[in-house]
Formats: sequence, C-alpha cells, structure tokens
Amino acid sequence: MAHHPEDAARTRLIEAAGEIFAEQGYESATIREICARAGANVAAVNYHFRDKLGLYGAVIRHIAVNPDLPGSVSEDPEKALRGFISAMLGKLVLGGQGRQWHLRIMVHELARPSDGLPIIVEELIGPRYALLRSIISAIVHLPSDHDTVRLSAHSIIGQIAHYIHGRPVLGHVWPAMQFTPEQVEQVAGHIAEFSLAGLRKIAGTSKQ
Amino acid sequence: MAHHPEDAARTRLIEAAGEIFAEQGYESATIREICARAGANVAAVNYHFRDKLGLYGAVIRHIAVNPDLPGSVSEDPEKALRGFISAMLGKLVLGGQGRQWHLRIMVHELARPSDGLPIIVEELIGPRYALLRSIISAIVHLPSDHDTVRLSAHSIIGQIAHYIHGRPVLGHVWPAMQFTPEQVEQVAGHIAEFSLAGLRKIAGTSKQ
DNA sequence: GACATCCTAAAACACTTGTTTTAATCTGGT
DNA sequence: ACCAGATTAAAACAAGTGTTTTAGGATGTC
Repeated sequence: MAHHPEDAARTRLIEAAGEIFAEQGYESATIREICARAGANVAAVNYHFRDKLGLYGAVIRHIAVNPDLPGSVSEDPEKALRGFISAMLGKLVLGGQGRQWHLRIMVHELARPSDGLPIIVEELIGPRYALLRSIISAIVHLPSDHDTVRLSAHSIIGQIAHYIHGRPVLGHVWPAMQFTPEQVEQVAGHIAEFSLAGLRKIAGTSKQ
Repeated sequence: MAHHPEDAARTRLIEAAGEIFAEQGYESATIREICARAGANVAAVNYHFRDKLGLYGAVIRHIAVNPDLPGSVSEDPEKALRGFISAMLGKLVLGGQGRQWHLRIMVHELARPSDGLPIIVEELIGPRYALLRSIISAIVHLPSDHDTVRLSAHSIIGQIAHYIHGRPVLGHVWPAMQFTPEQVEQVAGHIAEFSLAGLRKIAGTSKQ
C-alpha cells in the first residue's frame, strides 16, 4: 500500500495540523493554512482523512500513542500535585519544543468545544482528570469520585486553564505579567500553594 | 432626529444582540440571527451601528449604564467574597431573567477574545477585577496591586469561568452535575471555601 | 514498456459570513 | 397634499470556509 516513503504527505499534514489546532483551536484552524504549512494541496486532507474532523481525530490518535502521564501517584501526593500543576502550566504556556501541543488542544476544547470533543475527552481529558482526582483523593482522604474531589479537581483545572486562554485579557489588566519562565514558575507555585491550602482544609474537616 | 417612537428597531437590535452575544460570544453570533430575533432587516445593524463591532459596543455601553456592582467592600471581606462568587456564578449559570447577560459576554471574552476585547476590559472586566482585588486585599492584608493579590484574583476568576465554558466537558466527565440551583450553590460554596483557605494561608504567611 | 494503483494539483462547488447597494416606504412639518 | 429626511426591505456583493471534481503525474509490478 505505502508506495511512498512513509506516506510523507500524510505525516506532514498531521504534524502541521497538530501545531495549528493547538494554536487556534479546531474551529478557527483552516484546512488551507494547515495544507500550506504542510506543503500539501487542499484536497490532500480529504483524500487522506476524509474531512477536517477525520484529520482532527488522526492528530489526537497520533499523540495518544506516546502518553506523557506518570503511571501512578507518587509516594508524596502533595509533591505529585505540585508536579502536575507545574508540568501542565509549563508545557502549556512555554510552548515547549517537540510535539506537545496535545495539552493546548485539550485546553482549547475546554474553552470552546467542537465536534471533536468526544475524542478529546476520551483520549486526553479523561486520563488526566482521573490522575488529578487520584492525587487529590490521596491528599484529602476521600474516594476518587467524591463530589468534593471532583469540585477540587475542577478548581485546579480552572485555574490552570484560565492562564492559557485568558492571556490576552491579562495583557490588558496586568501588563507586568509577561509569562517569562520565572513568572510562569511563580504562577505555578501560587496555584499549587493556593490549592494545597484548600485541599488541606478539606482534609481537616472531612477527617473529624 | 428621532422621528420614530424611541427608535424601536435600534433598541430591539441591542436587546436581541445582547442575548445572542451572551449565548454564543462575539465571533459565533451572526448578524442574521440577531436581526431575525429582533424582527429587523440585516441592513439595519449597518444603518444604526455601522458594523458588527459597533453593535457590540452599543450593547456594552447600554448595560454599562446600570451597573450591578456594590459601591464598597462590605465590612466583612470574607462575606463579601462569598457573595461575589455566589452572585457571579448564579447569574452566569442560572441565566437569570432580566438583561443580565453582560457577565456571560464577559466570560466569553475571557475564553476567546474578539476585536471588542478592549471595550469589554474597560467597561466590564476592569471594575469587577478591581472590586475582587480590593476584597482579597482586605483578607490577606496586602496592597491591592500586589502580585499575590493579582494571582489570587485570577485563581478565583479562573474557577468561576471554568464552570461556565467548561459545561459541555463536564457533561462528559461528570454527568451527575446537572447545574440545578442546589448544585450551583454547592459549587459556589466550594469555590468560596476552597479559595478562602488559600487566602487565609497567604494572610498567615505574609503577616509573619 | 505497458498497466493499474496510489497520490497530487488546480479549479470549481456550495455554503456562510459581514457588508453594501438600490429602491421603496414611512414620518412629520409646511 | 406635498416634500425632505429618516427608516426599512430585498437583493446582491465580496471574501472565506469545507468539500468535491477532474485530470494529471508518480511508482512499483508484470
């Protein structure tokens, strides 16, 4: 079947699409821009992936192959939470070399869901949501599907996501925040300590 | 000039546009749908407001006339914070009768900024951001423009906003959350207590 | 070398968007 | 009743979108 060397065009399309989907989100990304970056014709995406949504799914499945999730919660759950927040925020705002745009795609889907939301939820959001809940569960000593654990998970995700898609607004109301690596670390530290205080209080009240 | 009774069409357009902008955001809202709901012709918006952005500005200026912000921080800042969160979340997710869609427009602009962002920041986001920071400032005993106060304000806003535009995702990962009035109150209470724990810890460490 | 198959290229299609044009209609003052 | 100006209505315009068509070129096989 693969008469060509590794289906070069198909691969280039997935890579280019991953970047552009991560930058602009599913709806705003245009097939023409993707094909231009991939050096391919507009018809190529329909030929290889049937339609735009098919390309989206291929991108997700392509990055779902090598996941970046730790297998289990670290021995120290508070340390694990700090790591989770810092890694997520770092990869998101500092871009990060290598094709790690899956997190950005995920956050885009949080803010403005598209037709591909079910795929994203299954492949990207679900696993991270479960991991975060298991970390929180270990901190507050409550089952992973307890309402309070879920609410806390959303509190943490909400804070992280806010710094991603709220960046243009931040530029207006807080011009000093330039998202330098040091500032990003400061933000991650704040979110972690802020949230840990909330979680410790929950742990305290639920133990009684 | 105003030969017509109160410029009926112009007013109807602003009201319909407010609703639709609040539902879908600036970009997704279409002039045709707005005019259909207002019972006006597509050319009316260009005649009365020059273009789509002009209509957007008129909507914002129209609601900026009667603000809903309390004049000053209450005597009890923790109570004020609880009220801020509860009121904001309630108006946002429960919709609320009366033209109170300005908050929803604001949150849309947080998630996906449009050309109208400067207007929204100046008229809507700015005042609320200042109010929230003054509340936090009173709790943590730090100046209103301190980095920690700003970070905390964004932590709280991020949590609230997350429950608005993340609703479709929540439907997937947490089907039990149906946003009934009781559940919304539960969420508001969680955000308030979670955040207050974080703020109290900041107050404690900064006092030393 | 001919052939079937996979892939690519250019153009057109169908649809939606904001915007503009052009003419018709209504309004109030004289 | 008439007229100037304000308002509305219908249609068309221009640009952008995803998608499809149609023909051409490349590649490995016999």
